[in-house]
Amino acid sequence: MSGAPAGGVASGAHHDDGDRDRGGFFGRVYDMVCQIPRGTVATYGQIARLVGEPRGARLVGYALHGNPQPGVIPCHRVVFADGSLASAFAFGGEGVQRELLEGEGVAFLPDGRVDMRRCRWRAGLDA
DNA sequence: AATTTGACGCTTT
DNA sequence: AAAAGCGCCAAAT
Repeated sequence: MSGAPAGGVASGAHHDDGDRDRGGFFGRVYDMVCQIPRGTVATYGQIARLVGEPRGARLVGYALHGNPQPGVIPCHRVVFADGSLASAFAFGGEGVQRELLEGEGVAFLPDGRVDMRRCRWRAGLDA
């Protein structure tokens, strides 16, 4: 493969501006969150585990906060381990997340928490 | 290269 | 039962 490697644009290590950090930890999280089926929710710790970081629950939240593609990543389907929702949802309000989930068919408990017993996404068991 | 920052999670008070 | 503190790990500055 010596087909004009020198001066090739492909190897250009100049300011790559096209792709974002895909292959990093965050990119994996975004992709995983996109796999959450509608009407189901996952916890930050669960996503962290799925991406290979059982202790990185915080990182997941951090990554979602930096949600690079609002509207594309269903971050509203990610909730706390106990089923409660994040305190500051970045899409307009706190109650918004709950309405979004309810609109998808997610069951809520009288305590205001998501019924994890029924709505917790089971990776691999779905489909 | 070091420091700071967080949509968390779990144990303890 | 509810509240507070500590731990954790990667990315941005």
